[in-house]
Amino acid sequence: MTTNSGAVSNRGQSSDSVRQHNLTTVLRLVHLNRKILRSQLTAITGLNRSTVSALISELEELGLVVESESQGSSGVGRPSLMVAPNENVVAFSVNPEIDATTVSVVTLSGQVIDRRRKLMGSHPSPEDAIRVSAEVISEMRKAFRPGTQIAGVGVSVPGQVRTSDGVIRYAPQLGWVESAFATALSQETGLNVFLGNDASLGCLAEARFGTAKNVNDLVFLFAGSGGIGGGVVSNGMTVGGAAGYAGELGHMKVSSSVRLDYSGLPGTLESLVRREDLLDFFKLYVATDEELAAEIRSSESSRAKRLIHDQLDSLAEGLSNLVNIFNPEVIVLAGFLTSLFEFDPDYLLSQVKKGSLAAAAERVVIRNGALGADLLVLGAAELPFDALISSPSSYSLKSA
Amino acid sequence: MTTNSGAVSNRGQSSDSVRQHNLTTVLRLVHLNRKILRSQLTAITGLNRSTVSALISELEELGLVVESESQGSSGVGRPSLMVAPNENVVAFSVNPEIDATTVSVVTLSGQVIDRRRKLMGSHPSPEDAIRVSAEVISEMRKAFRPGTQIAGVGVSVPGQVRTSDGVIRYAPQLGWVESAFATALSQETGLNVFLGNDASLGCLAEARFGTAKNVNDLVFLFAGSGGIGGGVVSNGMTVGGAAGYAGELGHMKVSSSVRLDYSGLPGTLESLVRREDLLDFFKLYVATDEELAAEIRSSESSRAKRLIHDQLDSLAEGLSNLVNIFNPEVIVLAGFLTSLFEFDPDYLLSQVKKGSLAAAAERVVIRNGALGADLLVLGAAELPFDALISSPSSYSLKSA
DNA sequence: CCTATTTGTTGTTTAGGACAACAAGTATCG
DNA sequence: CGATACTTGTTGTCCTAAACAACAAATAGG
Repeated sequence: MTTNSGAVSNRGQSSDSVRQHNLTTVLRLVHLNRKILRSQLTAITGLNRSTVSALISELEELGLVVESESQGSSGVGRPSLMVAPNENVVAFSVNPEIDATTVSVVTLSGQVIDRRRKLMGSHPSPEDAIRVSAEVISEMRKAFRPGTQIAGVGVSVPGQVRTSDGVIRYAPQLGWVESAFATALSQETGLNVFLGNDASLGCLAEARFGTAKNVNDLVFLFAGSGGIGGGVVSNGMTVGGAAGYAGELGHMKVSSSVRLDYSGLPGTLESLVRREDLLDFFKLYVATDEELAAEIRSSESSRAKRLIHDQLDSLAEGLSNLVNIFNPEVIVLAGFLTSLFEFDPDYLLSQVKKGSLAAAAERVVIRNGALGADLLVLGAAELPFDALISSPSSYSLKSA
Repeated sequence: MTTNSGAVSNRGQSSDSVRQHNLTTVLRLVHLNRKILRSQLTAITGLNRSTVSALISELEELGLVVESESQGSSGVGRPSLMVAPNENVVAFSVNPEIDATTVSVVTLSGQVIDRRRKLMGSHPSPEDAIRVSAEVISEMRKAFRPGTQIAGVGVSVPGQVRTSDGVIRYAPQLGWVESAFATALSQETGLNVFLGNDASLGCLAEARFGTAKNVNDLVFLFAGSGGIGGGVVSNGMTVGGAAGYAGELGHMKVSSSVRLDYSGLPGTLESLVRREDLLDFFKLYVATDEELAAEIRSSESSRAKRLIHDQLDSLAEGLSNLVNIFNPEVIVLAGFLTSLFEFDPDYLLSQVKKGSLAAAAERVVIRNGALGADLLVLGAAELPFDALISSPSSYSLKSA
């Protein structure tokens, strides 16, 4: 008595694709859990002990995972072996910002083992960012210990990205228009390069490693200095849209206000919930999210409270819409939205429920993101890791 | 250089599940195409000729498909056999409305072979609708030819349905609250009963058989006398949400207007794009969609044009939001929205593009639905058919 | 009528997961 | 402390189902 459309692909499955699928499944579980017992793998996958054993052997030969004896007894019976990602498998994460570009090295086990931030003149061109990224990557590769295998490069872009070919269509804050970023950076580095929208990648990261782990239906809202972006996971899958531009939740019109957002659209969530407005009010001209959060937390004046509640009201209107549209299990907030939420969590939730259908809002929970500064770093690295994980035996890793 | 998250399940695949998957794949293709050549099945699935042959034999033994010699030559070589759904496999489709309940019989090949509409006193209770449906179903079963196999009952509900257990949470126009409809109707009929929101089922039908066939990213908007509902297909999968309430696109707030929709929410798409407003203007107090469409089509007065364009503006605001959120390939309109769209298609499209991000709106197309009166009938029947198709060898069909 | 082409059929091969039996290592209890 | 129960890893065998190859059937074209 349950309904569930099963669209999916029209391909049939040969025994070969079964093997690939099972390798992928095991490797994904190892990656998502950072480390996991073999006995858990058999339990979760439903595969036979001997099959799991064979799959892990193959992944070990490919240099993707390592096994070790688990320390600490876990009960009766022979202790199970611990399986973990091979620490030698890494990806680069590139995060271009308005005044700097940060390059990080992330292991398949989710550790950020190196990070370098290069300040750049204001308004760098895509070419500048590509050149600097390639240089930093080249330096970092020299420091790798021998045997290191590189899955590729993931780039988080504060703007609209055509995911099929890694072209940046428009990144308003950076002033970048129509740049074949992935192709160019791939040429410079000789690595596979993948691009994603920053908020979408943040959503991915929170869904896999953060506060929304194991959540199948999730709305993510991320606000930085450049406006509000978002991401959605529905039925366990990222909502990407026809070309990868989906998830522009900040540009949702919720009011008749004529105030424009950073993309020139009036009355949108982004035009009403603004970091700048709060900075202006508190007379903070350059401030980190932490400084702003401290101001908000300690606000006492009724004018401050009114401003914050106004912003919460606008945020609630947007979230109500998203609840009606997606019926999510969890809403995750990141960026300065976290401090708005913390100021009065009950108020935000009650306003969201007031603006949405009772059934859709019934079980929804609002939470702050858990990944902080690593959000985009981990999210971007997932792109090359996804490519690796989806074809473990044929993906070509590059050596340092 | 492409990004695509592959979330999916953690289950491994045994050889048994491969067989099930392949049976499902073939049966789904036969169902979706109504009839299809064996050679096409091998081409689409990528499976070997002999494998497809074996799969079809099994489906034929299960009584789900039939083979016939294809008439009309299709070129050089031995002609391929035509595979079609067995006409003896049917589902019931139940469509409760405010003043009547319609029960239809749909074959696995998508033919509506019987339909009976029972008028009911105004404001029937769920119990009334269940009783009447069960009676009609019982009558219809008597008329079935011997050998008919019933997959189950699909019910389209103009309201919010918890899909996991088929409970109607709230159906505003009908005044139904918290009714265990599926369980009750299942008890009365002895059949498997599945419930879905009407607009979501309409979306499903248009995506499978209508104007959005083979479209992977699709937004559907459906407006009847009871307001505006919607459905979304993303990446080929229906967006259902945590409990099945997703797709309430009509309750999206797009303006600061205080006008309330049928669920009491202000400034929503449903509150601004209203069939009633048009009926009032044209002094049509009871009218079919066709009559209303004729009035709109022949509108000449500037007052009429202004009203229609106002509605188009509001509709465009909602669609712009949906374009930003979903980046769909196609937007499908149904109900009286079709006549609004036809009045000035270019205007609607240009307004939608104006209110959304250029990249996201770039390739979007707006179309009217193609299924007309069969929309909900076909959509509801897909629910039991989906259950059958997803486990062809173990699903228990009921005989007439 | 002959050839090329495509498709259905049948028998064989093969990949890979399940299963069963055994070994290894841990906890519990007397 | 030893016997027992229990869980897990390992190894060899079995079995399912898809691929493959060879052949037959049916068509179009010359």
